[in-house]
Amino acid sequence: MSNHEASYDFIREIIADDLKSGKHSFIKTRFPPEPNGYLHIGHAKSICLNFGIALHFNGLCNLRFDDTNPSKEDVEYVESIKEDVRWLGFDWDDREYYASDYFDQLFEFAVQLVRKGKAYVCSLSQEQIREYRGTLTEPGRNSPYRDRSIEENLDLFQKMKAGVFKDGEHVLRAKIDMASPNMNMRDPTIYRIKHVAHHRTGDKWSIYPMYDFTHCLSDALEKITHSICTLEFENNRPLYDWVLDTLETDCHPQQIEFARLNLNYTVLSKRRLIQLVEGGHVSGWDDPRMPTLSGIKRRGYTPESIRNFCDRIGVSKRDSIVDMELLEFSVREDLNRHAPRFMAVLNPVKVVIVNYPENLTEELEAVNNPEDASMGKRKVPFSRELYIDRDDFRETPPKKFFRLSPGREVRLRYAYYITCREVIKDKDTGEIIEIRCIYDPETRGGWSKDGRKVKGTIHWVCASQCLRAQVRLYDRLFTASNPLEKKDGVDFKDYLNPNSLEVLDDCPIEPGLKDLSPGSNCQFERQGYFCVDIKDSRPEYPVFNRTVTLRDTWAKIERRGKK
RNA sequence: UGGGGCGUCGUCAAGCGGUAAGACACAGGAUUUUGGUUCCUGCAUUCGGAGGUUCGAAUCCUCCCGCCCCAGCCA
Repeated sequence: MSNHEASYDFIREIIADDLKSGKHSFIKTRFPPEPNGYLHIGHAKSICLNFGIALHFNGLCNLRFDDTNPSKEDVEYVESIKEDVRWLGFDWDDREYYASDYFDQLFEFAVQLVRKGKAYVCSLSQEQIREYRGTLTEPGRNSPYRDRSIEENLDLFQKMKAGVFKDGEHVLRAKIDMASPNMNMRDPTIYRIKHVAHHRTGDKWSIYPMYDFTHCLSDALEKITHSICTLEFENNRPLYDWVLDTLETDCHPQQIEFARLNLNYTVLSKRRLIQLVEGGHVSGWDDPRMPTLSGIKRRGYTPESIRNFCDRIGVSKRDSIVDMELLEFSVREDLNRHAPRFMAVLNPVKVVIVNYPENLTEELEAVNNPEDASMGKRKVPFSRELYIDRDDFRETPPKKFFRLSPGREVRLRYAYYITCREVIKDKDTGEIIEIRCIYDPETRGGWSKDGRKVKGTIHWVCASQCLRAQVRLYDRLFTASNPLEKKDGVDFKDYLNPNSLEVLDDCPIEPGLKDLSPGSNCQFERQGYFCVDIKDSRPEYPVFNRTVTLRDTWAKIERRGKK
């Protein structure tokens, strides 16, 4: 973008215009989650957008809980939401609001609507209301209660509030147009009776306002300038405007819709995520395979990488499915710069250096992060018996394989050149149980004075000095790129990847790893980025979660060879 | 068959009548004590389709096609 300015997304463009034209001099947005589930990466897009816009234009973004349906909501969710937004790196200061804080004002607004003759108490049953509503192609019919007097409506509505009626006996409806081609305008319900305790207001209310009535007024009360929401609310915008226009509020925010995030190989809807949790397909909302922010965090993703990802995907009105690899690229990019490197062997096979002294242990120097010299160096113990990864040895090496094999010399990272001399196998199973090598004492540190080159460098861990750890290898949760693709009676859960988690126990790891605290990221050299599990890791037996593998060109070459 | 939206590279996405940005992915190559990183190079003669307007169209007009959303006392 050398010649042109970085282009705004269409929302920032609208806002910049509003600022330029003088329509607004101060920008205010809000992030309005309903506390009925955990936040996921899709919400991160909205959070980054709303808070990002406020930051960008020097405005403010409120956090507002849209808690108008007590039967679905819970404080557990509000706590997790606050934690996740903070984790992502955004701050709402003291601007933590709840739609439920506005219940009194909302009630008054509803009374005003009734007084204006723009709302009425309807006593049709739920089924009748549905019948009267008509269909997409046929207009609805007016409710027989549509023309109740203002006095009667007022009286009935007060009684609804007072709790004299049972759930479902009456509702308050906006009086708009039963023939509107927009279903949302066919006298939408704005208040319903619910004898349910609310997580904040307790049993004060027996009626609760509906979303369409609550959201626009909450926005107006908070003096929001731009109310950004997802595409499916586009049909609700006329109603949003109708309520504010009819009530003649002194603030009329502009609702702008953008396309929600979809990611391949996963699902992003609370409804479906809750099925995975309740069905026991994952260990909980924060299972590292979940696209929830708590899951992603536990997986080892950094807030920085999520924010970068959200910048990269852009904002538009097109329904789209973003490639998971873009998310993975974003973490790799961040972790490559920041994660300290260590050596760990996931699938160990023993290597004995036959010409190395029996009882010697050396301390070899290793670089903590080749991308950042300020991260320093560390000592790694080395002795006669080591572990290397089984994948790094082939008895009969395929073409282009330049790791260890009989007669071949490779470099042990930061240590010595070794040459394989003998392979010991289990008599019965034929499994390789030990690889015998000789080392060249002149190559200490991994250099040879004679300039001799080795093709491969492999990682290793000292057998006598290593720690043991559990390593959890995570893979995509679904086998289908779009688990929601419509197919004859196939449920998205049918595409769950049975191999999305592989648990490896007693993996030999470099002793320096014991100092990492829960939640810390690191790289296991040549393998991937890992983090210490926040819940299950113990000093005596650490647990590492694989965040993402390193790019693996060898695997690609090998795969190609097989095809 | 009502209404509201949306169709630009494999995936996102710029483009706002002057001759198709960028990112990821992919493919080559260089450098490398991570087959990592980094660095080069390549990757839409064409913008859902067909017409039209114009000196000039992805951008304007017309028609057509495809996809998404709406019939909760959910949000």
